[in-house]
Amino acid sequence: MEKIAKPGVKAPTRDAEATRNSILDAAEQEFAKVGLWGARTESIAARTGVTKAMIHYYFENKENLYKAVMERLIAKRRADLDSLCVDDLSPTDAVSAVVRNLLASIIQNPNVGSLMLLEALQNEGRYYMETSVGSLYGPLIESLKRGMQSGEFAQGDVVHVTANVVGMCVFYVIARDNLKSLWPEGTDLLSNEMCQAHIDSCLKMTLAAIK
Amino acid sequence: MEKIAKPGVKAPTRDAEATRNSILDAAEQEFAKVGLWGARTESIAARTGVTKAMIHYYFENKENLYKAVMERLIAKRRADLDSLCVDDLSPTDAVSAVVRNLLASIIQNPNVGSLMLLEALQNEGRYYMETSVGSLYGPLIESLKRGMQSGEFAQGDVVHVTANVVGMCVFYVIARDNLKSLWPEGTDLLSNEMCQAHIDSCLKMTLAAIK
DNA sequence: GTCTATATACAGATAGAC
DNA sequence: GTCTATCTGTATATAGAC
Repeated sequence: MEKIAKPGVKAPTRDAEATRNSILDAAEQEFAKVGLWGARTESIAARTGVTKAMIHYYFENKENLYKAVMERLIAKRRADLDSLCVDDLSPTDAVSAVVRNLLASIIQNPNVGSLMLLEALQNEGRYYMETSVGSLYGPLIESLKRGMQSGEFAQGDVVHVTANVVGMCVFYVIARDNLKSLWPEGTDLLSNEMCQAHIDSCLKMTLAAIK
Repeated sequence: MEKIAKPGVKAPTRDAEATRNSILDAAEQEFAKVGLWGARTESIAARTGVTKAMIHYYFENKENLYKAVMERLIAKRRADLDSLCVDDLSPTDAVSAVVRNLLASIIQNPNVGSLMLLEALQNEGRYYMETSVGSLYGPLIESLKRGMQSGEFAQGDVVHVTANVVGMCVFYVIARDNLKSLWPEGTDLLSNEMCQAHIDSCLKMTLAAIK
């Protein structure tokens, strides 16, 4: 006879991979909000439905959990970028593609931006560097370089331009709770319409700024 | 006979205003790094040289201290902006002036950017709104509007453009610890030369993007 | 006004039952 | 694999001496 859980109480799943992932998901949320040091394992556990003992069982301690979250995020982002094959595109198309891709990724999961920014603010990029940042900016840098060399883009400091383009794309999403008062009360800055407007604005401004 | 402090031990200053300000300064540093919830009063006290009991004496609790820090910062920023009198300038000059002013302010004290961003991430802008954000973006918004109406600037969504310009200026400073790997090892992103390059890049890109 | 000492609460981490 | 109970350290905040 099958073992039945008490009424109202969720039966333990006993699925290692599922539990591990749900902890990672919950931790991503928590870390994206308050960073490594502000995060509470208790609060992460509460989001998952398992107890905090499980966090130590799977990740040993909070710091390791944080590393795992960062690694998962960065790996996904890099795979995303690789799939673009920007080298096969004209400089203008390549820049557009990278900007679109960055925006899509950060809008679909705003935690990406928050986590990386908190990492810079709180840990001086310690955990970010370990997995080599450069590659996340590489495609944009290379595309801008090509465009400047071919004369398609105006001359300028490639790396500063790169940082500024990323900042333009990212800021709206991560600072949205401060910015929201600039729009009529109740506007959802992450709604489809608002995001589309942001994407349009970023693309237009980026291309105008580099041409 | 004058009372002498024990050798090696600093004599208590007993200057209320000075103590209060030094607590605010230290708190600004700490909050800018880890935000309201990550901050430790002990750590704030350690930076000041007074004990944490003083924090409660002057501000009652950590939350009030945080509010005081935010208010001081925003008041300063607003005064800064008011002194520009952007309405007396042409749209182009006005935008340049605001951008220069924003950059100067955030470079001189990077805590401004960090604090406001952490506020958005961690508190949904709760403590920021209280002191009415809109006025900090007002001058830039109005200048852009004027420029678009006069035909000096291209048409576009004024508020999105505003947010994007601010993001472009701010991101470099607050995310510098992540970005630093894009430059040769050891480069100080807040050095005079690097800041000047950032300012140049922002001004050039902003004006190109809105024209 | 500033300190030391302490009350009280809560966090991260472990032990051991199931 | 998951839970409950608990140990240990540390945080905010208070009390009271100076």
